[in-house]
Amino acid sequence: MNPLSEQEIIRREKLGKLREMGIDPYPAALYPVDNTSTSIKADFKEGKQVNVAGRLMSRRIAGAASFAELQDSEGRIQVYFNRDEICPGDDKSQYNDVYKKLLDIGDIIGIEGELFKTQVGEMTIMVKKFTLLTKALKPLPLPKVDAEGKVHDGFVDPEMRYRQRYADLVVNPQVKEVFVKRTKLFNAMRNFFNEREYFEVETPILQPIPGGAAARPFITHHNSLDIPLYMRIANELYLKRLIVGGFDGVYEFSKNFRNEGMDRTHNPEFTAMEIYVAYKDYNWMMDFTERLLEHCAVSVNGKTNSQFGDQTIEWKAPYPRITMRQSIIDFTGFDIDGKSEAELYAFAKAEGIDVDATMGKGKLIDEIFGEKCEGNYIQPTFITDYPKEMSPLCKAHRDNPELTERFELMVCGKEIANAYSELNDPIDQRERFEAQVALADRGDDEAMFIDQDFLRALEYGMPPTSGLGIGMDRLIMFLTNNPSIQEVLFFPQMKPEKKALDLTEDEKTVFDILKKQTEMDLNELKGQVGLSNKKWDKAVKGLNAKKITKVEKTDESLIIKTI
RNA sequence: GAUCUGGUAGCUCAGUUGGCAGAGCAUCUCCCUUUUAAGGAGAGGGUCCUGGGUUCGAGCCCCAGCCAGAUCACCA
Repeated sequence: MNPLSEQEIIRREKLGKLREMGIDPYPAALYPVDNTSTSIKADFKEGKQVNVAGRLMSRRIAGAASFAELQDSEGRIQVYFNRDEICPGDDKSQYNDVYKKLLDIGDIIGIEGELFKTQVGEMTIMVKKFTLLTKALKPLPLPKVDAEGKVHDGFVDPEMRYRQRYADLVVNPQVKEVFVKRTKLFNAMRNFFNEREYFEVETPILQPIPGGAAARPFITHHNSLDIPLYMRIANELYLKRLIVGGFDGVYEFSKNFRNEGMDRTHNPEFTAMEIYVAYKDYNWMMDFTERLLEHCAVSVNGKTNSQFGDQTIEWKAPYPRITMRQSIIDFTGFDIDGKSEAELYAFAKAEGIDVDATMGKGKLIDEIFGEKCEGNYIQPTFITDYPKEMSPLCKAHRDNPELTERFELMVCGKEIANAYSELNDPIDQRERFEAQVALADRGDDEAMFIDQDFLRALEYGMPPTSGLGIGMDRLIMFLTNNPSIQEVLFFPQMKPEKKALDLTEDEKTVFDILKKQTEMDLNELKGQVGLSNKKWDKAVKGLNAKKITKVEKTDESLIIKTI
């Protein structure tokens, strides 16, 4: 454990003093909150009695009176502490000692008081009684906002903010707002689906075969079964089993896990939403998706457009629909229709796209599209009709057997949704899986496994179905103008925090010799240790700093002692 | 994984050719009864990310490492 800072020590001393006065700094009883900062401001009446609770966030003490700000879950309200109001009798300790000396910014208190407006017109609670509910032992990294709304001392270091999201949420109200919007988005989607009587379900996260997407899985192990299990990379195959089972529409918000790189748009665990609706196709799903997203944009931001960097995204339906073939023609002039693998490879190479021999036709087209086209779609745009080879779970296109009935929705150059007319021909599905195995044999480490149980389900018959997947994290990034996924996850994955250092080798050497005697002449010890001047100096200073040893000066020499 | 930038007080940050470790806020003490950006006066507070090296002397220069961010690469 790290040594305590001065301020942390002071707060612990205050804790002791409070207990000596008979005040429990962590009382058990409920506090009868009957108002919030917003309810007070919305329904302000002079003289109204209120009970509120929250965190003390600022104080301006002027002798026997003081203004402070209380922050609750909804915002801040000013409170006024007056000595004579709090302590009507002779004993002024509740104000002089408890409030002024023993409370700190960050402490959580309950306040019973009466509403009034100050001479400058600020809505304020006149405190009649206050109760310490929780003493805070660590000072908050508290930014200050000046009259012009400029923030000073902002708590802005991303590493600290992500590692200590609790502190981030307390001191940065705009961070809380992002997560409020995130939940609004989930609720908006649920409402949209539930109104149409689609059914929310849960499917396994631990899976014997990771299916439904091309991605590297996390692998774990079940001890009593003694089998490997994979963590979910997508929920597609399980949801389709439920369509086989007779549900007309099922959806799931699913945590997915992919053992791949981390950066500002990828976290190892992320949230997807997948929905499958029976008797529909991908054309229907495009209509559905654009209505859904318009509904979500309005629910989250109150309007159909949203700002992302210097782009204004318009979510109002409908969105343009462009085939992948046309998109590649638009941006490269090259028509992929009817081209062989060798021709596609040659074109990609000529365009300077990084391709290799493990790539099949579908992957080559995907690379060309990803490199040359994808980034150009800023406004929501459906890209349709993907090559068959890269869409092994998708039904072949009704007009062209080389293609599939698939679309992706692009926004700001990124994919946020992916949908199919789902493949329900079990024999075709088996062949597609086998083609994936062939790709894996060529070295594609993302190619899919053959899921025999899923094939068995399809053999019982799945009605024609359209499915849609949406990357929820990415969508909320676009709706809240955050270019980093870490800003929209409460607890993004971080490297482990470095542990506080133990003694260094040199410090150990010094301490081992000293501890046998507990007290030595400094120069004598130095002679026995035999370190260079610099190492010796550093080791002794290190030991002193860690409060393991102490150097004392006597008349004729320096004595080092263990503590 | 590569390149660049950064890591100094509780917080935000300065730090000169390499010469005693700095500011504002916060903290502590005293004064101040309707303030509001941060009232006035005083005080304390440091593993300068870690470990080596160069030097009489390193926050600063050199080497190695850790952590983060940005840009790539990989990847939906």
